[in-house]
Amino acid sequence: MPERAFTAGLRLDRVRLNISESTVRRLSFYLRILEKTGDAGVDTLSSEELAERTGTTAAQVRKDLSLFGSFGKRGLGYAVPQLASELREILGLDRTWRVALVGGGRIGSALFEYGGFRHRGFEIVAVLDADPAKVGTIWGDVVLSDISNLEAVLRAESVDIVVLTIPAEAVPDVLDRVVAGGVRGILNFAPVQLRVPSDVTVKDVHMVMELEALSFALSQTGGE
Amino acid sequence: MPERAFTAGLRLDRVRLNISESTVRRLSFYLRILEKTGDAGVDTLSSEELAERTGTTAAQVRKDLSLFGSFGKRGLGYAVPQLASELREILGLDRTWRVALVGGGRIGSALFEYGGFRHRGFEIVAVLDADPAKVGTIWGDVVLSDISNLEAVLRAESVDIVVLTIPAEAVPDVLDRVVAGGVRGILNFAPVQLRVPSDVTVKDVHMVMELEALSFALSQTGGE
DNA sequence: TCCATTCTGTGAACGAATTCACAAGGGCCT
DNA sequence: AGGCCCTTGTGAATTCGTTCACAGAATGGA
Ligand SMILES: NC(=O)c1ccc[n+]([C@@H]2O[C@H](COP(=O)([O-])OP(=O)(O)OC[C@H]3O[C@@H](n4cnc5c(N)ncnc54)[C@H](O)[C@@H]3O)[C@@H](O)[C@H]2O)c1
Ligand SMILES: NC(=O)c1ccc[n+]([C@@H]2O[C@H](COP(=O)([O-])OP(=O)(O)OC[C@H]3O[C@@H](n4cnc5c(N)ncnc54)[C@H](O)[C@@H]3O)[C@@H](O)[C@H]2O)c1
Repeated sequence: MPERAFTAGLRLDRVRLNISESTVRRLSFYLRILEKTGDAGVDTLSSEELAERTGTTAAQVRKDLSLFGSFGKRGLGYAVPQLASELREILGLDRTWRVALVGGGRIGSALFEYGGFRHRGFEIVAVLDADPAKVGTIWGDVVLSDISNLEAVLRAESVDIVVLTIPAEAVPDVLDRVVAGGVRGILNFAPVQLRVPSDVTVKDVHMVMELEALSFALSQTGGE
Repeated sequence: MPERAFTAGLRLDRVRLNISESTVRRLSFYLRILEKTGDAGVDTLSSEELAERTGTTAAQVRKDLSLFGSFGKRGLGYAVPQLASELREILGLDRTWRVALVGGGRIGSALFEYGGFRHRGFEIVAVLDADPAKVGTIWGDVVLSDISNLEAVLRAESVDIVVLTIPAEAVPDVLDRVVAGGVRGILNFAPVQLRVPSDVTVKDVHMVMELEALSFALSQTGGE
């Protein structure tokens, strides 16, 4: 058995361990369940219970967590608040992320008004749009900026993450400027493939493609 | 080499071939690119070109397509309009899907006003909500119904797909009724794990989890 | 007609992710 | 203290998805 070094319960050797996207998605889910059951007063959960509530298997839960350390007690399970706190640290949610919303249209404003982001530490510190009728309007406690000021705003507000909710045609231009502005995390809602340097991370929300996947699934099973 | 039977270019033996989710997602992407380049007058694309535009590899493109048939010409590539039409058939987009929107809040109304769904054959034929102030209001050419009429509306409108944009707490109840109403495709925006019978397909749009995945990625690379 | 060129379609090799299975740790009861 | 039961942590086996590599179909030019 190889010896291991721990820091606050986190493996040091995770530095270059490759964590898969599916593992990360599940970690988010575990955290959500832990917070919910913690609020309900439960203080211990087994991998089996966590798996059942998140729609996976007990072995998967244990494997996912073991990539980062040993957080459970054999014979007992996982201490809910402790594990939640470990997961927050692992996911980088033990800090505030400064987010700029680029595109103040239908999706953009729905996101802006949604409380679920701030609650998780994602603070919208700027909103930008190209529409002169929108520039200067007050959004909560920020003033909507003109897209021409993009670079200045990104710098002035130390933006970590940009949420792109602009039409597909407008993406390439704006994307280049966002990347040039030093932003290394992008959440994209436009139905296009984003081309970015390898040190920039993009996550896509492709609702139409999800619907198309539903269409495929329904066509398959319905046709027999 | 096993002999094969073809019907309109589609393999009959796909009936029980297991198509992965990633393949389906990529098929959607191929279709989008084909339509875009087709509109631009291009009439042939190689797997290499298709791969480059969708962010995958040529081998992957060919493998994905070969799961359903032989659509290309060796030495030449794929005929754009033909392949687009094949993909539409494969994905079940050669028909109209009748969609009910359950939850006429921020996300629900953004989706409703978005043209990209109808354009792809997803027609919103009903909107439902629990808020008395919203019931009876006119949404395009439908009248918003009270959620208490859910079953009746699903039946009357022959709804194929339900889009769930209601708060997480309201989901379990409504979900049961949707499933009981015979709907077999659900697009879910609430941050909960949906528990459905195996003949019902669920796709999730979990924006907060995508942001958390960004947070994880930025924490990893930023910390070294 | 024949050859050179190009790009598909697909088995085979590879690699990644999931599941299995069990040794060992920990708590609790007698 | 000892024994029993429960549940973790993790190598090994398996399954699943991607990449490789090449034989062979189509085209165009000589
Ligand atoms: N609304 C939906 O339900 C939905 C669903 C799926 C995908 N999307 C995608 O999300 C994106 C936004 O959709 P939407 O419905 O909110 O669109 P929208 O038209 O309501 O909003 C787009 C906003 O972007 C602004 N804009 C345009 N060009 C700009 C530029 N160069 N710089 C800055 N701002 C610019 C516009 O002024 C507008 O305010 C689109 O790419 C769309 O395809 C939307
Ligand atoms: N808005 C966002 O940006 C965003 C982002 C991520 C996830 N979500 C999720 O999407 C869902 C909807 O979010 P939203 O921002 O549109 O919320 P919202 O509060 O704006 O809208 C929810 C709507 O559902 C209705 N409703 C409540 N209970 C109902 C019931 N039992 N039956 C029918 N309708 C009912 C409400 O009347 C309201 O109109 C939530 O689960 C939310 O967590 C939203």
